[in-house]
Amino acid sequence: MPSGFSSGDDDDLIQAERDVRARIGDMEIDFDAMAAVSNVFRVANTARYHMERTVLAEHDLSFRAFTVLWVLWVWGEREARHVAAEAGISKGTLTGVVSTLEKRGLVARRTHPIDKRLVLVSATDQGQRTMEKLFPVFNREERRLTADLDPEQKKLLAGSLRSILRVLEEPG
Amino acid sequence: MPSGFSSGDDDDLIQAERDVRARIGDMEIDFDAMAAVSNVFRVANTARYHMERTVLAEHDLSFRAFTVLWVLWVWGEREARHVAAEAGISKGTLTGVVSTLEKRGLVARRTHPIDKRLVLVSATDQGQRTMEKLFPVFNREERRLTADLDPEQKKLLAGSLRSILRVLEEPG
DNA sequence: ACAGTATCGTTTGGGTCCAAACGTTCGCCA
DNA sequence: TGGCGAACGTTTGGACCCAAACGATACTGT
Repeated sequence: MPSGFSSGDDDDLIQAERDVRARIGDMEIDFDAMAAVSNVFRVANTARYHMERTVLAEHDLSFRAFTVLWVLWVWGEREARHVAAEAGISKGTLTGVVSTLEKRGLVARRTHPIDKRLVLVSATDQGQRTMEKLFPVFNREERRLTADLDPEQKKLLAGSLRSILRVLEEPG
Repeated sequence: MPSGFSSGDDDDLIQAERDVRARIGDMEIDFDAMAAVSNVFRVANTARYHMERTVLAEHDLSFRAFTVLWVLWVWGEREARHVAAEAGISKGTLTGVVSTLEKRGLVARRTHPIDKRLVLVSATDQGQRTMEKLFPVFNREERRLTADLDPEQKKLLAGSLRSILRVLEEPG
């Protein structure tokens, strides 16, 4: 904790949360859920911007392009629809991202030898070399961002987020 | 925990993490940091999409438009640069979002009466009524997404995310 | 006073993102 | 076997997103 304030109950409420309580104190609001979810959005937004401006800028990669290349690096050649699902983007968006990466020689496209509706996407040698250099740097930055959390806290953070993912992935 | 598996050390590793360990096991990687940060991205991405398709679609609002309207609803009339900062977007992006909301009669723009470089943005009565109806529904969905976490876990989640935000907001 | 500098919101150009429409290819079944 | 529905990737249209350039306004120092 950087500041020297006492550690009472509401002390780590950010000002925004106090203002919201003042504005809508009479509504039935789950402030714990609000703080948790809105902080997820805020961290993701800020961290994505940060990564794009630091480690990804050195390789001139957008965050999405990095994500797609990472998927291909870890899992090898895959059908386009699966790449889109694992990267968390629509198939239409994937078309553009793959085209960009293809122009730069980092990924390759080919039609499935049997089912010609399918497209197989893979990382080229150059793409793999890029990730072998880039991913450790990216992870070093992930470690720096979470430096104030001990390993147990990081596991709890990841686990709580997974429990939200489970709800999001429920059918219906 | 929904499944009945034993609770050994690696049990809540998702398959992706196992595959990454297999792929890059020889690198010096902080897997706890990787799981935590990448889950932040994944939850934010999925939850944003979910919110846009459910509670926000009923009011035909994009996630960003909702965020900007929320800021104005909570804090009242504000200078455009502050709205952009609090919504986590650039001032150029804010111009477009405010223009969209203005066309729909949810926010209003006016020049600062003294400093004519500044623009003051505020929620209209209609914008405030919209948020008074929408925000409780939005929060009910936030509560549903975090239903598997008890209040203490939600507080810990929010706190861990705030500690990442502190690092991100460090100068340099 | 007034020229130079700084700051504001807007505009522009290029990239990302989605849903929906489209053409191609496959599988099913009469 | 041949037509029909389903599934695939691509294209299109519109919203979002940023950096950089721009014009208007305010401040500063001489």
